[in-house]
Amino acid sequence: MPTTELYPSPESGAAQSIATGIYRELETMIIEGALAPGDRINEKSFADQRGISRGPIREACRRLEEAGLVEFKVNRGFFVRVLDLREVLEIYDVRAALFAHAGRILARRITGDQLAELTALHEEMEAAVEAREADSFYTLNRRFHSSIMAFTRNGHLADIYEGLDRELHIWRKRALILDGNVRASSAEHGLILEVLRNGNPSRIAQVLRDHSLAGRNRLLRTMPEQVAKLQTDWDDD
Amino acid sequence: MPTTELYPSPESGAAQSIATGIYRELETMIIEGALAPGDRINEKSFADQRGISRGPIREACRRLEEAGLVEFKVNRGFFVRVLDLREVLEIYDVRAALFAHAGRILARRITGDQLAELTALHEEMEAAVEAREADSFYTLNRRFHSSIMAFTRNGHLADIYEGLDRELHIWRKRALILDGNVRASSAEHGLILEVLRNGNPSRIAQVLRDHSLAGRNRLLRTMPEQVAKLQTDWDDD
DNA sequence: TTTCCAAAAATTGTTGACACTTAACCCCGC
DNA sequence: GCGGGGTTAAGTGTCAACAATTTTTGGAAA
Repeated sequence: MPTTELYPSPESGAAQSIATGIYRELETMIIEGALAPGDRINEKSFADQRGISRGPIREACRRLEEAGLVEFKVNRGFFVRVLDLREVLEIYDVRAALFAHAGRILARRITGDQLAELTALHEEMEAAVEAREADSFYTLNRRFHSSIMAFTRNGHLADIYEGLDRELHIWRKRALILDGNVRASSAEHGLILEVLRNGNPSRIAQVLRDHSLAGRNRLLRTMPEQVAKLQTDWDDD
Repeated sequence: MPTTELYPSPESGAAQSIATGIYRELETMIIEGALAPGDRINEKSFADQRGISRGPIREACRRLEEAGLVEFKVNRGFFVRVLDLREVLEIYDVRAALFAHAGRILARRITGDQLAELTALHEEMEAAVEAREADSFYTLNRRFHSSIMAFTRNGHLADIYEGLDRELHIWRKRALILDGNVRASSAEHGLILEVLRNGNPSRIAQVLRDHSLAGRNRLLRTMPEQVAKLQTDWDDD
């Protein structure tokens, strides 16, 4: 074991600033729920716990601020962002459009290997459904989606989708925890694979879009009270 | 006049951290071209010039990093991001999809007032075209686009679109500077208004998408040499 | 001249300190 | 008990200093 290092040593491979590490740590804590929406990120205690100063922590928080995971209030600090239902619907809406767009790209770009990869993931998910392993399904599901986005070979598209997913993370987990929901979601994946093999662009786009919106609707059904409170005119088209 | 203040005084209205101000300043400098792609942001001289310390500057740069306007290299600092043509095409692709999506939303949501607002902007742009005021056209054009996105009432959609626009800014300005380009662009705006009044969702989406891609193609024509260098398989659908 | 290398200068990475603001506490009068 | 109001504690905002790294410089050798 190396002696305590002031900076990450060149040979240790890391070669990154503390801020980057803290960024990842905070991101994970927010996504995993260790930090709940509304929580303040206490710079001082966070720094003291890790034996570092507040500078890098503030830098990490600024990045999270721009990513929309954290909110900054002058003289009060950084708070884990609270998403109201209205914003959740907004995000799902954009997300569905991007997923559909990915479908149109994939219609003329997806390879046999990629289809095989998705099929394998789908089979693992089916197994997870049968075994009632919701967490495992959730992880595989993320990989399924992010693989699809990666196959578009449009890094910006994939990044933006990933960013939206990250903002939704806590809520989506809640929606997928119900057994009936994972079952329905998995069935939709089967349909996605089917149309991807077929190759009709508009049909693929439609199926991917429907899958996104179905996910949104599954989430909404877990929270009828918030939905009732929302008197806007969103609908499915 | 207040004496020199260590912090922005509460009554001065600003009530924001220095980092936020620097963020805006750097953003503007990058967009306006005062900082060119590849330039390093010299923390020390930037801080000294403004009589502040490097902390807030680094915080601002971290936000710009997450926004994709700046790139961070360990021990070397922050550099204005260099977009290669490949990335420009990626961004245009996503941007067009989002613009089309906005069109589908507006098909059932746009109001008479909003149409009037867009029409007014269009007329100003037509005047700018005749007067050969490229800069003025460029500004109005941005307002035209961002108004359309704002009318969707989806803040995330508008923000993401804005972010992509910001990344493209320098390149787009280059494309629009040519007289023929502003003329074509303005004509397309006329068509957009026409279909928005009509209200057919798919048609609107298609026209908005075409306008985005036409802008992309206008840009490509200003740089035939880079296009030739790019041996990938992007096309128009 | 060109290339290489070491010393110097410039710049980044991080810290600890202090000014300032907000939040918590406690005591008092009711 | 239970609101005010002032005092204390906690936490943020910024800075200046120093360690570590990168870049520049200025020769010396080929």
